[in-house]
Amino acid sequence: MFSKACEYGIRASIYIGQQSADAGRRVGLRDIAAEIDSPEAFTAKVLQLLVRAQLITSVKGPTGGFALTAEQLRTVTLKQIVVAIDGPDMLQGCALGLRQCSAKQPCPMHYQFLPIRDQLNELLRTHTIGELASKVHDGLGFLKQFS
Amino acid sequence: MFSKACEYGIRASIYIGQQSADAGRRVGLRDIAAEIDSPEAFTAKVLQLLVRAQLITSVKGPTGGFALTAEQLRTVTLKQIVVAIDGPDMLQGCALGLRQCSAKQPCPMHYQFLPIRDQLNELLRTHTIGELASKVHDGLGFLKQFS
DNA sequence: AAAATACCGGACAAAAATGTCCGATAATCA
DNA sequence: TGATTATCGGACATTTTTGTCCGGTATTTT
Repeated sequence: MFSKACEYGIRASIYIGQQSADAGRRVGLRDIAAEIDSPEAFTAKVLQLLVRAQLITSVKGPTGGFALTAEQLRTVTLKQIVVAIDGPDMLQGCALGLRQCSAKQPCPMHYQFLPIRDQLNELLRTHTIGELASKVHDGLGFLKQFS
Repeated sequence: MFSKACEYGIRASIYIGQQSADAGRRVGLRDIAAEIDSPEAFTAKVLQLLVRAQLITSVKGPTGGFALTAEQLRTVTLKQIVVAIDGPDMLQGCALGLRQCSAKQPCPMHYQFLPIRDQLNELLRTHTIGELASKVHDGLGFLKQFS
């Protein structure tokens, strides 16, 4: 569905968001990678993308790390994260790979896929990182496997 | 959404199916690649997968080529094509990449994604190649861009 | 039987995605 | 100010995906 980079980016954002909302504390890369079970250096690359897109915040030096501001927690959506990492293709491209698939020249599955894609867009657009973070905080959602 | 290989495989299957249903004629690789706008040699690899999975039929030699039997036209679904090429992951794996995402330990988006994934599965399961081929035959669907 | 045709299968090549390493930069603390 | 900490950014390595090439094999036609 999403790329590995995107999966890491989403899980990391939610974890950072949870720590920001919960205790107002910044979290370091090592911590993040351990908590979401992802490769540290690769996760760093992904987070840099999100920082540049201003979806998360970072501070260098001791006591530094990644965080989400109150506004970011409230306004940044899953969709923004996905688009920043994977680009808009998955959310608008043709399922069968036609370069221009529309009502004018639809692929044979065009009208069947439309409602599903619309729902996916709506889902990503209406869920904020803050909302998902609180779900993790309440033990209603997990970001890695616990045995 | 799907891999390139899968996109080619679906488009090719529908085109082959349309020619089989329409005129009962086999179609060659060159013809297929031209009609669905795909790289010839790579498409050959994908079609070999589908032949081995017995979702399409092939015949060697002059007047040979690819075809779908009447039964294949009636029974082979999009889902079988997708699974044969991309594997089952996209249709069952966790959207956030958790290895074991379930009601026991759901990711924060688990219950939101579930209905969408179910619909996608249902969509792929209930559409046969023959059905899509007839849509192309009737000019209601296209397999490449016409300018 | 020989030649021509078209899929089959393996090896190879290029590009993209994934993942690692390390020096540079910025910030904190002693 | 100097040492330490942690992100930043670029180079590099590995793996997967995508794509190509060519000889082999089966089939048809002459």
